Parts: sequence; structure tokens; C-alpha cells
Amino acid sequence: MGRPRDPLAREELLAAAVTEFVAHGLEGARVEDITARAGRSKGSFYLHFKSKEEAFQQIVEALTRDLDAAIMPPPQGSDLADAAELLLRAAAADQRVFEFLWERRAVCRMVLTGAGSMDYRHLVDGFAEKARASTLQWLRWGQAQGLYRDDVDLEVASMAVAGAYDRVARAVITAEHKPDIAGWVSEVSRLVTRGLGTPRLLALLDGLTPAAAPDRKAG
Amino acid sequence: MGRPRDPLAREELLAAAVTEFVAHGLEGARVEDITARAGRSKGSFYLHFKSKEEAFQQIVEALTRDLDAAIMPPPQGSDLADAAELLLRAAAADQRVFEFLWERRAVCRMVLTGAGSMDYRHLVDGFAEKARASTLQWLRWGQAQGLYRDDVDLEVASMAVAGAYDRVARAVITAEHKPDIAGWVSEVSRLVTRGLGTPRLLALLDGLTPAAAPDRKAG
DNA sequence: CCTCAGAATGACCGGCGGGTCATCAATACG
DNA sequence: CGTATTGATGACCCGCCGGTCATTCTGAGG
Repeated sequence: MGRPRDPLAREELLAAAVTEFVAHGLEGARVEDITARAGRSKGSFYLHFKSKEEAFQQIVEALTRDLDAAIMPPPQGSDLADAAELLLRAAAADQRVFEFLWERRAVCRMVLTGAGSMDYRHLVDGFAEKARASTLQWLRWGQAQGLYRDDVDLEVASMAVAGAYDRVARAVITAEHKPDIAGWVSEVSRLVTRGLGTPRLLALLDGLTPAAAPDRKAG
Repeated sequence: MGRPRDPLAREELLAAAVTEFVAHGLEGARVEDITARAGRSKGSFYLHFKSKEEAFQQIVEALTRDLDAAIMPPPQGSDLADAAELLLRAAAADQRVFEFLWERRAVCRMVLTGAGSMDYRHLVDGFAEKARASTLQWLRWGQAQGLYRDDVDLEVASMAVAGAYDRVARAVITAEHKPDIAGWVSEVSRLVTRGLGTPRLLALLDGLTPAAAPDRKAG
């Protein structure tokens, strides 16, 4: 029976790796700096990870898993009044995703810049495409429910909508102080519903949220 | 009087550098590959550029200059009818920018991914922020002209709008075949004007473009 | 206490690639 | 032709850093 492993080593090395990857990117981060930050020897890194890239992968996979768990899938069907309310619920879910992004903003920044590495730029593309695909599903569902106009090209609109949310998300994760997430999400949501919605949806939403609109300009 | 310089050397080296930077990013591209691609010796690279980074800078500066020239600044003032027509002209200018992006798509891809380098990720941020600032100016002008609703938070809306255009731009520069740029730009423009516009603007635009709307769904 | 086995260590190895520079090559001029 | 000057060349230099491994250290068990 040999010496037992230090139970904290792996997690401390991973935490140090996050810090270094965030600051310098995958390629700029040095194993020597990571291990020094964790107060360990350079060689001990390789007792836990096969390579620098493997540590990075594990960090990204954990983030991806948690982010997927935070994203709300589109519903399967409803009538118009229920559907409008589901849209409001989707906006609340969007807000929770943005809260998540704020809490994990450093790692998200790292991932959303492809870690400063050509080998991982597919991360950016992957996240963007996943968001657009989800948006497209929502838009298809909304159009089928009569929420969104029939003349909207959903392929293009899904790109634009996903891009709008993406840009605001980037502003959230790069802000120095926590922004007004609820207000921001609400503003984007309004742009989308007004930009794509049928007159009936707009009337419905105006009925559901009457007092909110006049106060906005003061904020 | 010594040996004259090869008049083609610098441009050929720059063209080769573009190809290598696009494929491998700034850090992944090797001077040896660049010079081999240009059919020259490795050392001759340094007769023209102080370093690999300097060659990259020159490529980016040329692109930035050309892109700035392609972007239309916001107008200074107008009445409502003129303003609505100016909006249509802005949409045409947007289309020209997207045409430019398509023509220079390889270099644009390179720049918009920060060249796979942490040192140049500010390129992405810089372009995004410039686009948002320009959008904000347009939105301010539009709101002052009564085109956009008073209850719109322009700081957030400018992010969302810029993000929508940015995302579609990314789709253009990564497409394998030239997309329907006019149709895409028109769709985003409609999302924005409907999402932000006053009822009077919407009525005006419907008057200016009556036949376009019903044909859209077929395309 | 001693022995054993596995963890931890950090000097070292070696591949990579940006940049250098002694040498060769190519013009112009007398 | 020879000479002088400048451009072009590619073998070499050397710093960087991921990963290795012989050595030392440290718990557990007897």
C-alpha cells in the first residue's frame, strides 16, 4: 500500500488551469504556470491529465454540460393563449441562462473566443450553431402556432435572433459589474416579438404586460 | 548601384501570408511555409517585414481601411418622410457592405476569429464595438426623427441589432456558395424596423414597399 | 522501527519555429 | 571584363515549453 493521492490535487490543478486558460488562452497558458499557481510540481500535472489539451477539454465539457442543462427546449404544441404564455416563460428561462452566463463568465469568455486557438475555434461555431438551431425550433413552433408572421424567412430570422441574444450575452460576460439582466433580456425579447409577431400576438402580449411598457424609458 | 529589388516580392509574400494566416491563424502559420508558398527564401521575408506579426498587422490594416470606406455613416437630420427613405438607402448600403464581406470572406473570417490568437482577440471586440457604436448612432438619429419608439432602450437595442447583423455576416463569410445577400439583409432590416419602429414608420414603409412583402415566403 | 509502493518532484530532453547572418547571386557602372 | 553594392539565401542559433523520468518523498502496514 503506497502513498495515497492528494484528494485536492486534481480539483486545484483544474481551478488553476481555468485561471491560466482564461488569461492566456489554451496555447498561451503554460503548464509550469498552472502547477505553480496550484502550488505543485510541474510533473504532477501529468499524474492527472494526459496533456494540457486534455485538461482544457474537461473544463469545456463541464461547462457545456451545465449550459445544456440550463437551456429550455421548445414545447411541442399549444393553442394561442397558452402559447403566448409559454413565450413569457421562455423569456424567464432566457434570463436564467443569462444569470448562468454571468456566474460563469470567465470560463464562458474563454470558450467564446475559441480559447485563442485555431484548434478550438469550432467551440465558438458549435455554440453559435446550437443556439441558432434552438432558436429555429422556437420560431418554427411559434409560426405553427400563429405567433409569428408567415412571411418571415425562418432560416435568416433564426440567425438574426440568435445573433442578437449572442451579442447581449457577450456584453454580459464581459461586463465589469453585473448588468440589468432582466431588463436586457426583456428588451431583446421585445425586439423579437415585435419584429416577427403577428398582430394578434402583439395584442395578446400587450394585454399580458400592460404596466411594464410606460416605465421603460425612465430606466 | 547594387542589385534592384524584385518588384513582386512584397506583394507575393503578403498574398502567401494571407493564405497561411487564414488556414492556420497567426500563431499556427509558419514563416517557412509563407515563404515557400511565395517561392522565396525564408530570410527574404525579413527584408520586407520586421516580423511575422508586422505582416499580419499590415493585412489587417488594409482590410480595416477598406471596410471603413464601405460603411455608411448616419445622417445628420431630416423630416419623417425623408428619413424613412434614408432608412431604405441605409439598407442598400448594408447590402454593399455584405457584398464586400463576401468578396473578402477569407480574410474576414481570419479577423473575426481573432486570428486564433489571444493577442489579437481585440480585433473581434473592436469590430463588434465599432458596429454597435454605428448602430447606436443610427438608432439615436432614428428615435430623434420619430422613427423608433421612445420606450426602446437604445443601449441594449444597439447591441441586439448589431448582433443580428453580425451573425448574418458570419454566415455570409462562412458560406460555401454565395447566399442571397439581398434577401438576408432585407429580412434582418425588417426584424429591426418592425421590432423598433413607430406605427407611423411601419405604415410609411408598407407604403414604400408594397409588392415586396407577399413574394417573400416563396423565396 | 523498517519496508514497500505509489505520489511528487524538478532537472533535463528534444522538437519547434522565429529570427540571424555569413555567403552567394545579380545588377549597374567604368 | 572586373569591381562595388545591394538583394537573396538557407544553415544555423537559441529561446521556449510540453512532456519525461530518475530520484526523492511520504503514507500505510507489519
